[in-house]
Amino acid sequence: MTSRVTMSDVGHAAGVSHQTVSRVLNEPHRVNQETRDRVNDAIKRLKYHRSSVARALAMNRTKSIGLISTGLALHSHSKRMIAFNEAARASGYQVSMASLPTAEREPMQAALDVLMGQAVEGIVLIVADKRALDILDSLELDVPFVVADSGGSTDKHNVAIDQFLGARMATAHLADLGHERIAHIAGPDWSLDATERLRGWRTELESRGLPVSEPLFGNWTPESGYERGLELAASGEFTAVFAANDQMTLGVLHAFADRGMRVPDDMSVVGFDDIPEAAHFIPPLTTVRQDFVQLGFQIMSTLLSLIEETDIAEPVHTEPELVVRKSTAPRRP
Amino acid sequence: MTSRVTMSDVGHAAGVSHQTVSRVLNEPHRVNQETRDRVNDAIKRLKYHRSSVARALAMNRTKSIGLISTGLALHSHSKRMIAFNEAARASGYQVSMASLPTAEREPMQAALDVLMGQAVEGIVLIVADKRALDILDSLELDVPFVVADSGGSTDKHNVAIDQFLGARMATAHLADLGHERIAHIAGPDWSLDATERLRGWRTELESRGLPVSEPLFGNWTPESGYERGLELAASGEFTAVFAANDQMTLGVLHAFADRGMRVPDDMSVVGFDDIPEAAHFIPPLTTVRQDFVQLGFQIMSTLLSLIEETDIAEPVHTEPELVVRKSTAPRRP
DNA sequence: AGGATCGATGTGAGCGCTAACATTGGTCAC
DNA sequence: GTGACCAATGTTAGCGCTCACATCGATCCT
Repeated sequence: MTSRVTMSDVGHAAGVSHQTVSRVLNEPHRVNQETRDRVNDAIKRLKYHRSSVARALAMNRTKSIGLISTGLALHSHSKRMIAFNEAARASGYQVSMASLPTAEREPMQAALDVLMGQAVEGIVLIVADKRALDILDSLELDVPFVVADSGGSTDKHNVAIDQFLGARMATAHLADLGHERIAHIAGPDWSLDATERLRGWRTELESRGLPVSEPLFGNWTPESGYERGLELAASGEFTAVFAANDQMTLGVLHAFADRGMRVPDDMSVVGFDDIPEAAHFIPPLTTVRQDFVQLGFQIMSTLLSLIEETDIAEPVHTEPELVVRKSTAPRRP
Repeated sequence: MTSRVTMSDVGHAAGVSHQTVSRVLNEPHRVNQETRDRVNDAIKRLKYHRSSVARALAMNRTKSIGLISTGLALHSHSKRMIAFNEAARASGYQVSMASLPTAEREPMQAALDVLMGQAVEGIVLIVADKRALDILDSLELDVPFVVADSGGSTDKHNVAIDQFLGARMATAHLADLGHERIAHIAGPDWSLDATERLRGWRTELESRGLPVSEPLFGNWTPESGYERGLELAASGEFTAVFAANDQMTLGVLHAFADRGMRVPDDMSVVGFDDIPEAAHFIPPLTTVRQDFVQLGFQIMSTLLSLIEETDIAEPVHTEPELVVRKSTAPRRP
């Protein structure tokens, strides 16, 4: 390990003081052009990298934010994470990440402690788990945090794509095609997203006076979708189904294929997420697309306004988009 | 923001020096039981949190490692990332992450600069792009780094699941079923993983004296798989196909379905990755599974041995596993 | 008894940076 | 010409911690 090149070293090499080097880095306009060039040259020559650790200590600012997430296997989670990460980088923030297997209290607590020790300036939670919010509540952290989830709770800052609306759009699409018995395969009940999607489905049906059946619950996995799909096929009660994510929908499609049901002829199917695979399901899936890139930037800007106390950010909800493919068709008479 | 509670504050409250507080935290056994209790009490009372920033500056150790990745949309990449993240956390390391859209020089350079400034103790690259390695080479970073990729280059530390072997297994499976004309849909040519898988397919065919056709190239997406699938269906030359990842394979399946080809009756298909969806493709996909969790730990332990210079770590290759489902069948006479 | 040893604690310096103030030399106005 | 001013740079003091060393009794050995 070569010992670190410091500002003084650079200053020495350029024949100036360390403070001038600091100025070149922080407020270049306050330094003479010629000096600046000399310093920049020395920086390059010595391969100087400013220590952001020392900087953080001196300024009491780390320009880093903590990210806690669970269930990254979920397409929507990993998308959110990636999008946020890029947004943060674009804003000059560094993200320190903790991916946990589950939203248990202990690991969350521990992760948060580490992050706080790192003096992150904000925390983003990509954890679609109601429990996580309770834990967060009880922790009284004193940095701003944003929950990247469709929220029920209004006392927190959350940024999300409007899951409720998306679910209504999906359900409306089926209803518009003439379907009246529309089943729903929901996500796990601890998931906020799942709750919102369920609510959207129910609300849309009610607003049209269509019968609301008991929803079936899955756990986001294709397996659970397959099982619920078999049940659905057996019941024979429905002509359409809206499943709360594309992975479960794949399982549903599989189950229907196994039972000899044709989609969309015998049954219309809508998913949620528009994962890259969805366009190539058999048949290609009608689903609800979310713009995660935009979401990432919104999370970041909300967090920024919180950190800089410019403004109390309002909950932001962007609109999802229905992508119609081949898994839905008008109800046969 | 309340001003920070420091070690001296705690020391003062407990009637000892700041150094004793430090000792209580770092080497408790060297402090008198009674004093220790008093200090711990004060810590609790004042809600003291040690500043890991100051600590890092004093010790010149951050216990953090940088992660650079691109193409996180790819299942295998995001899996590697998650697995590594959890492994790092288990080893008491914090991971600072930079997810880039592409492996261009500029952004890579920038990300690396930031990471180096953060004084990370190591770098992990989850970038399956040959170009990335060249860039890395030209950068001469002076912290250890590990490339989480099947490597060609022996001068770098890389940890990977043996893609070559996996591809051979997939191909051998098809050959064992009696197939002789076995096509390959490869990943993009800049991808190391793709190159290894292609090599595995070719090697296996050659070792059995089977004809090696010109491989088709996709870009990992279902769309590209669909297109190559249509070409394959049109050619009518093959009875089996091995595609370099499951997403492309889904497209292939879709194309075959569109052309009225039945899998596995008319054509056997094998994928690679075993994404969660694979078990519910229609038909359920025979594919090659990789144990990413183990991989994550291996990356971490390789990195650790590099950081601590305990040992020059050998390239590690773990074995993948063939998962036989319903997309492959014996060749019909 | 005198020094060697040891456990328990304190002291001071320094990690690499920034912030605040000090210094220098030139320009301008009267 | 003298003071006021300003732009460009230097000097000094921390930020909160750890490390190396100093101190100080008490214990032990010969």
